[in-house]
Amino acid sequence: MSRLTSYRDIKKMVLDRIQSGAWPPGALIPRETELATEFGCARATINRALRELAQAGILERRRKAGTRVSMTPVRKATLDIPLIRQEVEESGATHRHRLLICKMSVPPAHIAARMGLPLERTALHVQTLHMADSAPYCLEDRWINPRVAPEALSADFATLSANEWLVQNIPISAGEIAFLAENASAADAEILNAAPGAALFVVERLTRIAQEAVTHVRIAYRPGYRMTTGI
Amino acid sequence: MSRLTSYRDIKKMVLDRIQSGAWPPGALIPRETELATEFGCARATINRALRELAQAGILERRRKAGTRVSMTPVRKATLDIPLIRQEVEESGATHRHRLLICKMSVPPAHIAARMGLPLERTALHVQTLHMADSAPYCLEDRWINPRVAPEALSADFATLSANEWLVQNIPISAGEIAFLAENASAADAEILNAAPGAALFVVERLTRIAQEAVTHVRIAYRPGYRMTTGI
DNA sequence: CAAGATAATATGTGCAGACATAATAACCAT
DNA sequence: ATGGTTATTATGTCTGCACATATTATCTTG
Repeated sequence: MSRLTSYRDIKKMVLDRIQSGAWPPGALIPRETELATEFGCARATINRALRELAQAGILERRRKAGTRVSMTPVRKATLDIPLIRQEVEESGATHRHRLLICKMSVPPAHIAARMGLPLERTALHVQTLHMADSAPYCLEDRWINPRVAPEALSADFATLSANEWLVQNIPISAGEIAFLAENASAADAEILNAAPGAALFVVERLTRIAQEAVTHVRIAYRPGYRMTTGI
Repeated sequence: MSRLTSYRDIKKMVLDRIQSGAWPPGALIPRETELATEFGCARATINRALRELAQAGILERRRKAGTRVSMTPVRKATLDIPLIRQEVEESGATHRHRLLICKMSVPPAHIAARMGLPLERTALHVQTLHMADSAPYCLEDRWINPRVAPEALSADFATLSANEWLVQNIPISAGEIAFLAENASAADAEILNAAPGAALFVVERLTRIAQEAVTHVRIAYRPGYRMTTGI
């Protein structure tokens, strides 16, 4: 007989009470010690279950005030940002990429500003077209701060994609990510084999290491792309 | 003197070793018992720290095999899906909404299919324009399964938005969410005061309660909208 | 009655120990 | 060598306990 009261079971049972309406949004639920008695387990087990539900945005907890069901339950979605290679290969297609640009040049002002680079300062510009089988999949347009990643200048992005190279050569860091929609420019359209003006799903990512921008990347997906996740 | 070895401190120190390059991507890190000895704390504390880092996608753990630094570190982004009212008000603007449509009708085939409704079966159609101050902010197009939420038929969506009503009246549930880009249709453009064909950022959400679809909502944001988060 | 001090309390976190489980490594028989 | 069995081991999780911390509730005092 397996253990009856894992924290997973507690999570399920609590979720069930919420979904059944027994504990409606806003309701205060019993305290940890009471639940521990009721379910016949340690308080630590209850704590872990409730903590994870709180992390998921389903519960809200405050010391002394207790735990209540969130009024705005569907609040957090966790997106996986896969390597493009993986994403393509998981769809069953073959991933290839073509290096379109790889040279030092002066980034557009808005990108320089976002990266905190002085105007007119050159950076490494790498543009890569990713393909699923023989169809364009997405266009990766990347600027790399040469001060932070000087080794990148001599890397061979034709064999290993810039993204994969960075992941393997630059330590983990913080940053911001944005999702937006843009009309395809003439150049985008040509490269992605799309109609000019087509709505493209765009992901922009700025990566920093200790305050300093390492790389700014804009990935524009082919028309029709959907980024999905469960909630 | 405060406690020196909280699980937060462990997380920081581990992260630091990763970011400093001491533990590069792919590296196997010491086992929990060793780290516990080194940091002078209980294994449970190490476990919690490493577990949370693994949840964040920074570490990968497998029984017996040990813990290693992820090869693909920036993998998960947690998006907050705020209530539109909150989102607008946090930007400093005043939120208003206008009920454009609220009646039973037959949903388009692709939506009926996604909701698992029989063809030609009517559902409650609610279309709401959300505004920040006096500018259009986003267009919410929602279909509600009357079998699951019959009370919705008599709700007054003019005062409380459909989203807020549902959150407060339907128990928490599972579902899927998708992010995509679409060219504005003539109708979209007119309502959102955008150019026809403008690229719109669209969020589609399907909410289920025990397998059965409750509601399908498509939210099309005004041109220029960016959904952002840290990573 | 109001403002500030004090007590009460629910969650937050740490520890030591135990057993469970998955996956590798070692071993053995063929 | 090879395939299957067994031992080993790192993480996964639970328990029971203790103390920390943030709030709320209460009590005191002017």
